Amino acid sequence: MTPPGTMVPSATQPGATDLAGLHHALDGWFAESARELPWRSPDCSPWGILVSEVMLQQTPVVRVLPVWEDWMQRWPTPAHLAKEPAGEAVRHWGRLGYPRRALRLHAAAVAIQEQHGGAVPGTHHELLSLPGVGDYTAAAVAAFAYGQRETVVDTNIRRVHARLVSGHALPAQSLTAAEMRLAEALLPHDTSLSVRWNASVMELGAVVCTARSPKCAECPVRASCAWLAAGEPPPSYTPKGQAWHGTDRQVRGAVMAVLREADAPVPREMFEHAPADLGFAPSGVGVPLAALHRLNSAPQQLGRALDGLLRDGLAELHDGGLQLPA
DNA sequence: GATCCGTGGTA
DNA sequence: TTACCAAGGAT
Repeated sequence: MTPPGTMVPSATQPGATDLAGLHHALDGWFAESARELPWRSPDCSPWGILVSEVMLQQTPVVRVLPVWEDWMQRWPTPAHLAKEPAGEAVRHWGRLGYPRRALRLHAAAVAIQEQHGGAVPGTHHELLSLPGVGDYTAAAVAAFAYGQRETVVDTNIRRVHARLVSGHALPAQSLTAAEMRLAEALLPHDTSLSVRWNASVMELGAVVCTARSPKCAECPVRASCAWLAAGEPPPSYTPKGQAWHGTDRQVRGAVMAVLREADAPVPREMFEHAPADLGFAPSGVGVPLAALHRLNSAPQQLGRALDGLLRDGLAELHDGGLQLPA
């Protein structure tokens, strides 16, 4: 067994891996072929970077781009968003998914305004205290917005480390202490290089070292890859899928689609029974309401979904109807 | 630590 | 078509 705290690439692959060489190779690759994303622009504000990181949680870049652009134009600073009702953040979250993120981003904007003088805080500790900001997002914002040396560990970085260094097809099913130690051991000591290293490993995982059918022929560090050297062994477990059809989540999503389109409280009966004349419904909700009814979910399930949304603060009762939070 | 939380593209 | 998967966080 490798003693804790001493796990370095050279201990795993004696003589096979030159850490500085890896740093240089990925740094060059990133400079040459990284995607140009607006939140990577030198003029992107810390607020823009924070918004992008939250939107990118479990959500692909291509779907984040248009919503991020809309948000930045609409709310260029935390103060702009903090002045709005929380429901506006949810409404303009659109179909990004996990709408609680919009709620928390709004709460984060309020906290930034009230507790940080309107400026996104720059330390990992302060960032971590913001709603919706966990260890990954705090590290990412500290690194990418404030240039700090942070151990950034996301799903892409975990997968690259698993393959490149550990020789596994996939990382462990949950983030382990050993993975954090490895990430720390791999992080360049130079602060500026460490920021680019975090970004480049993440980019490699997103574009080349993908979960399914990785493009190893295009990989700038394939010669050092422990997984390739081992003959691409298969994963030691089969990932369990995320159920969707027939779940409460599906019903919640359909209800949220109705609320986003509504310009007035939607009577609760409208969620349970298709009104003979949708003219009685708030304008615009006809299509999402029909989609909800098409699910034909049991009254008990619909009840659970509505209660859950109220409990989570994604919906509120007004005049006997549901609407986005004020 | 396991579970819950949206949505849509892709193999 | 079904199932996997995507820059996680909160409980």
